[in-house]
Amino acid sequence: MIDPKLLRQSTTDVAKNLSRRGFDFDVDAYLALEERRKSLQVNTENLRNERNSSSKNIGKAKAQGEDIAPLLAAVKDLGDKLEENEAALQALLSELQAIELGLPNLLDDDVPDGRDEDDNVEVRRWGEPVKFDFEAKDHIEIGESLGLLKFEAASKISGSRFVIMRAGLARMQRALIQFMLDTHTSEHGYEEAYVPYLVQSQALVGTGQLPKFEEDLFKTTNETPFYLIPTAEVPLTNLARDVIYEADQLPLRYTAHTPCFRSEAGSYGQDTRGMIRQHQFEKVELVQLVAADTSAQALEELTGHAETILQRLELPYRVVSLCSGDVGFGARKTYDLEVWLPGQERYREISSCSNCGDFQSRRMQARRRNPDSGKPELIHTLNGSGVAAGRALIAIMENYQQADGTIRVPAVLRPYMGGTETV
RNA sequence: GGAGAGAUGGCUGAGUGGUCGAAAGCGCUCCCCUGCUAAGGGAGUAAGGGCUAAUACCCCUUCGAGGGUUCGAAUCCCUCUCUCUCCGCCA
Repeated sequence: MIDPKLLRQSTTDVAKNLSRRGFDFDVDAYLALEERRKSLQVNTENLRNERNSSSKNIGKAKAQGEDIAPLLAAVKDLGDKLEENEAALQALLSELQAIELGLPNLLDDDVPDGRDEDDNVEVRRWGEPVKFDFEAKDHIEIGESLGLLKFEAASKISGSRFVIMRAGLARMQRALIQFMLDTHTSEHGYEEAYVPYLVQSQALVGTGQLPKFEEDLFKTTNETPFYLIPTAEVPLTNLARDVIYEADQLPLRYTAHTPCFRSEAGSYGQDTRGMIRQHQFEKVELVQLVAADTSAQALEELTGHAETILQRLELPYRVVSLCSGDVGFGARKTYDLEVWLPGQERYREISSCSNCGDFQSRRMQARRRNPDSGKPELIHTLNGSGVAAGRALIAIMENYQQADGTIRVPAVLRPYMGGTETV
């Protein structure tokens, strides 16, 4: 959520920033509502004040044994009037809040302008795409010919966008997850967490998936429904909900491995074949909770932590800074890590690292106590994939494929696979 | 699933219709005293929101959540959630 005060006082500046995303904010409609809100709220609070002081007087009079009948008569109409005002105010506030919850985050100044992913700006590259002395296959062909990827079997059970992995490949995914968690906890200062995969709506409102992107989520049919997490960012970031941290408790760094569930509504026809885009995939997530003035630096570090994984796996990748039209709803700046896929001969997203500023913490009331003023202030939240295990597995299959159709095991994963060198 | 108890400020814990945003204690901050330490004295110490140039006044809201009764609710009524104890069941 954007600071309501800023929205009120600098509405056109906010609108201008949002327009960089291609987001059209109806300034006039908002200002009209806001004007009504102001007078109605002031009015209502005055009425409440009147009611409160009258009631106190009645109390005093009664205590002194005076006749309170005339006092009661004087406040007779107040109640109805107040009730009417409160109802109108409530309606107006909900309307405003709905608007505010639907506004994306303000962009950082150094986010490049652009419409869509074609305008993203490459920041740096690491590694050289491998040259094979045979025709490179994609992960589907490799996996199916080895009998390690079972798409049809999965679709019999669960439909499209699911996969079953077998034997060495299933084990390699587990090794990959172990390797990533170990690296982040022992070298990058993250604390490992085990978190719920089912969450309630307020957690998703906190991180920004709700109310706007409900159609992207899986939802249970309980009376108070659960949602399957689309990323561990949701439970990890919500650890800070309603917390006021002492200054010396920050920064906090959390990592978790979880499955992620996405309905992929609206992506029909995209990546329908293979394991790129699934309803369920494994990911190791990184989340940081930091003081406001350190988040820009933290984003660079967090991105580096994800990069370390790809470097150790010796997978060529590039880092792109997402352009204004491609930065996600809750982020003010995002770096994507794109890994080289020989089967597609292009770079594909494998990690997305974002600084959300105070956007999420305002929704969650996640704060720290300012050591100088003693006052609570919103913290900044960051998240990034460190990295998506399913896609990392694809990258390994395609980059480590051999002429005979088998896959070499990256050196750093071998200790996690009992020394196995090939699958 | 059955039976019972509970939810109040950073913590402990009073408070069954009015002057209670809330006693007291602890903790914390500042000041005083004491040549260190210990002890003692005094003051302060919730969050959100509105108004505002303001982190100044003033006002509103908040005693697990949501409804209700009332001029007035931490206190009375209803619903829900969570925690604890015992029994059953289970990983």
